[in-house]
This record gives sequence, C-alpha cells and structure tokens, in this order.
Amino acid sequence: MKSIEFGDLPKRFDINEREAHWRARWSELGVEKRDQNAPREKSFVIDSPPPTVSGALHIGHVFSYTHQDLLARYKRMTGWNVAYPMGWDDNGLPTERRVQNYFMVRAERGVPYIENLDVEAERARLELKKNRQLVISRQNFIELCRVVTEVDEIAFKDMFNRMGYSIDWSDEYATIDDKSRRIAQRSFLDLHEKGHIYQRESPTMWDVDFQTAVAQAEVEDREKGGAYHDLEFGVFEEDAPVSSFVISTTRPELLAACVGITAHPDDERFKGLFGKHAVTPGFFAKVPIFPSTEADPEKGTGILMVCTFGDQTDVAWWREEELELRQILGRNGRILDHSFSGGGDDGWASTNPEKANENYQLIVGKRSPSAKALVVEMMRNPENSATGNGAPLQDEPQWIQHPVRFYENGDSPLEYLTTRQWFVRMLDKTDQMIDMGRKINWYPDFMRKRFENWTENLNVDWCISRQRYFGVPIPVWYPLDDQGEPQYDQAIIAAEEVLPVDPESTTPPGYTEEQRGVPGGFAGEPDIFDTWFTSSLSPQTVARWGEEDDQMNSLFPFDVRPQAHDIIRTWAFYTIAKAMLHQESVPWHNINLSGWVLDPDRKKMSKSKGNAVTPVDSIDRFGADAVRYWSASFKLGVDAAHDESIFKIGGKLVTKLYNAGKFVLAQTAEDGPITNELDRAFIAELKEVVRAAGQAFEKFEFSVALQETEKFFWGAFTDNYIELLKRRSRSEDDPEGRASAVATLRLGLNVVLRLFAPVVPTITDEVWSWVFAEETGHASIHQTPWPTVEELDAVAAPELAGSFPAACDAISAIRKAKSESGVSLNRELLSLVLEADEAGESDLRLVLDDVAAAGGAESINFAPGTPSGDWRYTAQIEPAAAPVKNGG
RNA sequence: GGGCGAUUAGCUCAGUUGGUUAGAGCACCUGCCUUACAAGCAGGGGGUCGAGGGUUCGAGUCCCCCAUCGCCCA
Repeated sequence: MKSIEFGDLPKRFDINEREAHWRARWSELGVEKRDQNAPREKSFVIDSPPPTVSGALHIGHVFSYTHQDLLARYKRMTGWNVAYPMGWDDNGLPTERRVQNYFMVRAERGVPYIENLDVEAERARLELKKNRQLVISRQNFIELCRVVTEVDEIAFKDMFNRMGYSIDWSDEYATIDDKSRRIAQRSFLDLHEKGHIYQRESPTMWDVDFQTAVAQAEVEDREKGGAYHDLEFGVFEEDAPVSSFVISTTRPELLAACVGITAHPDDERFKGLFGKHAVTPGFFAKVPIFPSTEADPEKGTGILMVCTFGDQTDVAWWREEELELRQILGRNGRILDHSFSGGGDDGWASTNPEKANENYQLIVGKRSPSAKALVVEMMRNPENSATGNGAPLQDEPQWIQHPVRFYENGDSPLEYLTTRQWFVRMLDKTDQMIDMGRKINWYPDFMRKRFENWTENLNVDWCISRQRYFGVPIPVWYPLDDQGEPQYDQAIIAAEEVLPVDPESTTPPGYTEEQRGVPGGFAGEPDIFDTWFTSSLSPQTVARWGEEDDQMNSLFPFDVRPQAHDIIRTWAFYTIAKAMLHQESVPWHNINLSGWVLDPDRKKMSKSKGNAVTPVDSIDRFGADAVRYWSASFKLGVDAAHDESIFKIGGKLVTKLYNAGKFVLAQTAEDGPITNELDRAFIAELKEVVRAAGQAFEKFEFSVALQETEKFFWGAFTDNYIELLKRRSRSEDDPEGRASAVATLRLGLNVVLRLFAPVVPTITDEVWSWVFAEETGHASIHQTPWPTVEELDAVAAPELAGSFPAACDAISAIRKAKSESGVSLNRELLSLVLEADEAGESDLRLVLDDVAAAGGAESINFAPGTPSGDWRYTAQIEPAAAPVKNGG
C-alpha cells in the first residue's frame, strides 16, 4: 500500500504556487481537450458566452463562468466528450468607444488611410491639443480596434486560466475573425434567400452621439427629469379659427415637427374636433386632428401632438394616418435647416411662413436641450399664438420625473430618425419563437417567462444594420444610377464563395474598382451588422456551419447555454431566432441563467457604476478554488452579494481537504477488505451522498451537490468518522480491523475528493496526486470517473442501518460531558456510562469498541434513560487525572 | 399599468412531492494547545419563517389578499 510520509508535506498549502503548477499540468495532460471525431450522442456541448473584450473582467463574470466550468468538469467525469469552447466578442460599440478614448481618435469616411499609423506622432505633427480627437480613416480605426482587443484577449485568457476553467482553446474564436465574419455573412445570405430580411427607409431608433441605429433590445429606460409644457393650438375650419385647445408636451422642441393632433375617440372634450385642422403655435402649420384609441385621456390634457418623431406611437400614427414627414433632427442630433412657405414645393406649409421661418432659424443647428429652451421662450411670446389669445404657453412648465429611452451604451436620449436600414422580420414569428422557447429547458424555469414576455411585447423587427466601423460588413453592393444615386432595390448580394467580404474594398461581379462611387457604377454598403447578429451565431460558429470542416452534425444542437439573465432578450433571443430561421431547430436543449453579483448595497456590479470588483485580488488572497467555491454556493438565477466571508469559507475547505488528505494517506495497514460494522455503515452514508450529489449535478443544482458533499465531508467524515477510527487505524493487535479502517478512510477520501473535484479542482488534484493517481492509473482527478453508487456496492451493507448515526450521537454525548466538565476532549475516562433507551443501546451494540476508544474509555456501560429532542444519549463520565505535562 | 422573483437567526443563505421540536456557515458566548488541521475541535445562546385570511388531521412549503424590496416590460 502506497502511503505518504507526513513530514514530506509542508504544514501549509501554498495555494498560488500549486494552482500555477496544476494549470500547467492539466494543459500537459489535455484534460480539457475534446475528441473532434466523437459522434453527437457521446458529446456534451456547451455554448459558452464570448465576453465583450473591452476593459477588464470583474467578479460578476467569474461568478457565472465558474458555473459553466463546474458543469464541464462534472460532465467529463461522467464520461461525456465535453466541448467547451471560448470566443471573444470584440465587435461593437464598447470596443469603439474604448479605442476612441484610449487613442483619442475618431473615424470618418473619406479620410485617407495612413499606413503604419503612429497615433502619437500624427497628433504631434498636427499639433493637436490633448482633448482634441485625431480624425482617421475607417481602416486605421479598425486596426486600432484590433490592437486593443488583442491585448484584452490575452488578459482575459490569463484570468480564465487562473480560475482553472477547463476551456478547450482549440475551439477559440473571435467575432471579428475570418471564420466568424464568413459565418455571419453566410447567415445574412441564408436569411435573405429565405425571405426573412428586408431593407427599408423608415423611422428607427437612433443614438445621436454614436450616430447609429439601435435595436429594441438595446434600449433601456432611464428615469429623468422633464417638464410638461402646456401649449395652446388653434382649431380651424376651412381657413377660419373656430376654437382652441391646449396640449401638454414634454418635448416642445419638436413643435416644428408636429404633423397631427389626436385624442381618444370617446373623449367628449374633443369629439367635435375630429376632421378639423389645428394650427401649431410658432410655426403655424395646419395639421389634421384625428381620433385614436391609443391616446390616453388621463395623460396630460388628453389631447396631444404627433411629431416626426417623438416616440414609437408617433411612428405608428404617422404610418396609419399617412401624415406628412417633417424630420427636423439630423443624424448628429442637431436641428436641420428647413424653410416654411405659404404653399407649393419650396418649403413646409405654414399659414404664416415669415414668422415660422424667423422662429425656426433660431433653433437650426441646436441640439435638443437648447432647442427646447428656445422654443419655450418662443411660446411666451403672444406673437407666436395661433389663436390670438396671448402667449401659447399656458402656465409655467410642471417638472416631472419620467422614463426616457436611451441606447444602453449611450448618453443622450434616443431619437427616431428616418434612415435606410436592414431588418430581420421577427414580428410575424413571435408565436414560433415562443414555441421554440418551450422546447428548451430553462434553469430556473421562471426565466422562460422573461423570454416569452419580451417576445410577446416586440414591436419592431430586428434592425441589424449599424452605421459604425468595427464589425462585420453587410455583404452587399448597390448599382448607381446616372445621377450617382444608389439603386437600393437592386442590391447585389455577395456570392457565398467570396465570403468574408468587405464591400467597401472589393468589387461586385461585373464591375471594376474604378466604377466605385461614379454614376453608372456601384457603391459598397457602408454599414456593419449589429454585434448580436454575429454573436447570436455562437453555436453555428463553434460548429463551423457551412465551412469545409463543418461539424454541425456532431455538435448541433448544443446541450446547454450558460449565460446571465440580463441578456435573455438579446443573446438568448437572437440565438434562438437564428437557429430557428437557419436550422429549424432549437440551438440548445437547456439554458442556464446565472444571477448577478451585487455590491454590498445590493446594486448590480458593473464597470459603468464604478462598483465592480476585480477578481485578481480575491484570487491572490484566497485562491481560485475558494473563489470557485463562492460561486458554486449559489443556485442558478439567484443574485449573489459580493461577500468575502464566503471566500474565506472556501479557503477553509481547501485547508481542511489538505489536512484530512494528509492524515488519511499517512495511515498504513495491510491490504484487506472492509468488514467492520462502523466502516460499512460509514460507506452506506457515503452512498447516499454520492446519489444526492449526482442527482443535483444532473439538474444543474451545483450548490446542492456542494452542500451535501461538504456536510458529509466536514461533519460525518472528519469530525466523526476519523475521530472514531483514530485508535483502530493504528492498532497493533487488530490487523483485520485496522485494514478495514484504513481501506475505508481511503475509499471515503477517494470518493469525496472526486465529488469536490469540479468545485475545487486544484486541492482535490493535489491530494489525488499523492497516492490515488498511481493507484488508479488516472494521472489527474479530472480524468477519473464520477463516483457512482454501484462502485460502492462492493462494500457490504451494515448489519444495522443506524450504526453510524448512533456512533456519532454517542461520541457527541461524551464530548458534551467533557466540554461541560471543562476537561479536554482527549482526556482518558475511568468510567463511562451512557444513558439510553433500548433502541439507542441496540443501535450501538456493533460499534461499541470504536465509540469507547474515541471517548477515551476502556468500555461502555449503559443506564436506562429517555432521549431528549436534541440528545439521544447522555454521558456520565469520570475523567482520569490530567496527564502530567513534560517541561521539554 | 402588466409580468417575474425575493422576504426564514444579528449577517449571508439552504429548506425536495405539505409530515416529529425549522437548518448551515459567519458573527457572538464558554471550554479545549487533541499525534491531520487553533485557518482547528467541542459545547451554548439566538427565529411567532414579511402581515392577514383560507385549504388540511397537519403549512416555511399549497390558495387568496396586502406590504416592502429587486428585476423585466409598457
């Protein structure tokens, strides 16, 4: 029997040094490698989230990534060929913004490309001040994005390795690499061919700072201060003023864009107005008054102005009522120059064009906030009244707090601008999407509701085009007519063979580069895809959909998608949509939603709030195993407070495993079978734990598996079983009992280590390596089979089911007596009497020797007694005299 | 306004299909240097399970309603 020499192992476990050692060892052994040729039914495939590579990982990332690694390690041990890939989401605005701030640059079209651009040198050459952005070409900008993301990827990879994630790096991808770009563009081609894609010029949510369209999923409401402004409008019949009404608006700056007036059809106050015309104050535009059930009689004054465009309902009214388009906001968020006229085509109609133009010129070029202030001032002037009743502004503005829509990464309220965009048709497929969602198991299940809720409430198709630089180009060109205008309805879609393609630097078939941008020639589509358009293809990307080495058959649909619950409406939704539209399938069978990490004030941890905690410090202080323990302690879907005390507990578990391992493996005996009643009873308890832990892992209930294992290890194993065995495992005159004891200690440790292995991979492999690696032929614990009830069936069942708990209860009673007498627990006893009822005495009869030995007594006598709720036995002890301490 | 979740010991959380006297860790108090571990061990105090109502022989658990907090959506 191989055992260890106590003195050979250091008293303390050097976490950081050993973790580094095991990281290298695992990669040497290929623990994380999958068999690329394994059939689908042997594989367990994880659709791991590609983190956005901008900035640093925080403890929240580590929290949820640990959940997937627990699963990967468990599934490998249960015999699955685990595919655990990793990608980097480097597309998108966060990266662009980072590059802009880091290098102080901005991309613009039409700026010449500079080879080997040295930003600092260029800035110096142009004598730019510190806070001035250097304007560079799109190509140079993209190159800088790549520089930044590559640096971040290395840091991220390093962090993942430190955490011990068993990622198979041979499946690494980046959303900007050739394969991802090809697959994203292939997706576009396929959706286009199937008729799910269209482009059109339409009002779309627009971020005026980033100057791009955004999708519904990227919008968030923020509570902001605003004010209601009550403005008087005139009512006209033919050309004569007949009456007036007052609207209440929070956006007076859009007054010049007012193209209609509406109120609820049942609203008695306004019933008489429908079909008549209103005239706006200040700009004197004649606009129709129409009824709409969407108008809320309770809100404001009950009658409101429709502008192009204030919000989504304005868009709907504009379409349904076929209202005029008066787009006053430009792409940069500034008021465009327009003119009013008395009629004809030379401007927007106004009954007082002179005054309208004078007023309008005051706000041209202004952004919303200053335009608002200027219009409010205008409305204080009686000259701007549409009715002649005095100043249009009825009262002072009434300040309110109200939700305002923002792009989630943006700083200015969203505007609705009419622009040409590409869309994926989704509104006609919401029922199908909900059905797909029901074919997937959601953990926890209530998260499915979030998905359905979102899907049911969709109100615009998925806008997939972005007017940005760093991303996957939309693979399309347009012929130019004689005027040089693009013929959008004759779009030339790239052929599959040329993917990935950048239409801004390659030519469509039948054209030459000289024809770019000239009348009769062509133009490349300047837009790129929404970053979700690419990342929603993570399963297809990992499985290399449509590539030469296509593995869709051996990997797809995947088994599980782990992710955080805040991106159900984006990543989960779009991934389900893509799989449905391309493969007519679910993308995965299960989805695991991790909670968030909250700061001590229970606020979500995020970089933008400045309350994010970096994991490095915690790993340094407590070790990766301890940080993993913290994460494993929480159920899926439950938000976790960042709580250092749990790292400490994880650290203690690591120490305990180290010490228990040392003790167990230092015991020696002849090889022999497990025959002793206490040993058999202990294994019977262990069986229950193995069953419960396996069951929990199968349901993705990591915390339950951990809790069961921990309770057994700390309580049953170290505090009781080892203590009960200390004498017998070193006994000189009971070789059979000693052999049974040592065999059981080792079996117990062996099984417990494997149960803990997914959670604390380093310490378990460390202890495993001392003896078990050689004994079993498995160099790493992470390559061993997960413990099963069957493997423990080799040990005979105990004669009495209650032997082990009875022994534990008895030793507890003895300890209580010693504790209350103030003597140390190892004090020898001159006599020991246990008060017990008949069942209590009976349950102990086969394990009396071990209990007596652990109590420090020669033998046990019984006296009749009645068990209390907490105590089955009561011990009466007569302690021996305290041993004389040796001075030396 | 609609949907979802949470509310259990001072703190952080478990609590399976309803079933003895509701658990763990941390913190607190007391004792113990015990041949694996003082980063340990033993013992102890501490909860009318958010409020109210209902179903049941029996409710932390199921139903109704209310409150507070959080999230998602309008």
